Amino acid sequence: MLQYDFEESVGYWITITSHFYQDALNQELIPYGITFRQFQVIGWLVYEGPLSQVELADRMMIEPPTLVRILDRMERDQWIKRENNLEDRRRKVVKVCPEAKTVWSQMVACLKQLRKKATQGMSAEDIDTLKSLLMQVQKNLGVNVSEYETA
Amino acid sequence: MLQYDFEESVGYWITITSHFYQDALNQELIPYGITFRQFQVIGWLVYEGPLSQVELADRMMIEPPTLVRILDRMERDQWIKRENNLEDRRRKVVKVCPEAKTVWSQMVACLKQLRKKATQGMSAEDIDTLKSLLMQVQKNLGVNVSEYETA
DNA sequence: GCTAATCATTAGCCAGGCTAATGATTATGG
DNA sequence: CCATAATCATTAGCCTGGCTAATGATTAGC
Repeated sequence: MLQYDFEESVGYWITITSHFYQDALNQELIPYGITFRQFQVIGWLVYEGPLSQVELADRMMIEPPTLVRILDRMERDQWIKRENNLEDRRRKVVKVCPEAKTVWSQMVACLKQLRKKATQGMSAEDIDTLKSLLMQVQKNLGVNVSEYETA
Repeated sequence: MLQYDFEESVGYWITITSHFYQDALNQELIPYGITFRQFQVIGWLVYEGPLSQVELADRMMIEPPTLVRILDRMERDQWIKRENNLEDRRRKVVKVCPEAKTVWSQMVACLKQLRKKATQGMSAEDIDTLKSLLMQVQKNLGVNVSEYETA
């Protein structure tokens, strides 16, 4: 009764696999002296261009006060800078420092290498299948189970 | 050159999905006033029986000093107790408190519910496929890519 | 029996997560 | 047009969890 069959749980597989992936990614990031969250900040800014802090916090799915200190550390280490927005003086716009962009492209190369490693021996169909199954799980978790049960 | 196609990366899908799963699980755990790590401790102890701290740290893939404080908090909250091992007086054996077991079985029920929710609309084959693909990724990440490339 | 390894712990550091409250600014409704 | 409400970044204050290095007690092994 007490026992829970972890090894038969999707959650368990996903969690463990993600853990492995995180560890591998962190290993790649260590040489750059950057954390996963900092990496994410740069990624979003490169991807979407300069953003305000609320916008960035929203995309990272964290609270603004949490972001503040992440950005403090990144500003200290010259990865990003905060600029006052002239139209709306409450806002600050976060931008990636030019030097960070060079490092970013190196990190992208590492990422692609890691992705290649992770999907070794898998066909394009396998990868597609994996993606769609994970998407399904994500979608399932986003909705309320009761809505499904009554349907 | 700078852009990285996140939306085409296995790592991204796995990370995000795991994040959703973690959030959902944490929501379930909040009513019990328990964190994910604490949940894991109880899980391992229920699963394997009493363990020493090195053994437990090993299974949780964290360093012993990290575990010490997790256990401190759990002992404070009456989830576990540490008992001296008479055969080897350096060791302490970690045991789940009897009252925690009741709560554990409730949490197991929540977990199963969550699993059901996560796999809504998926066939047994789908789930099997997902498992084996994730296992493949795990295996790939555990080995060195160069070993594969030369093969 | 002495040295080396092992176990739990402490000290001291850091990242990252939250809520509540604050000050500055902008939006809005009357 | 002005007062009130909302918004944005920040601070304060708290917590969990991660690490390494060092310590003290004990056991293992030569």
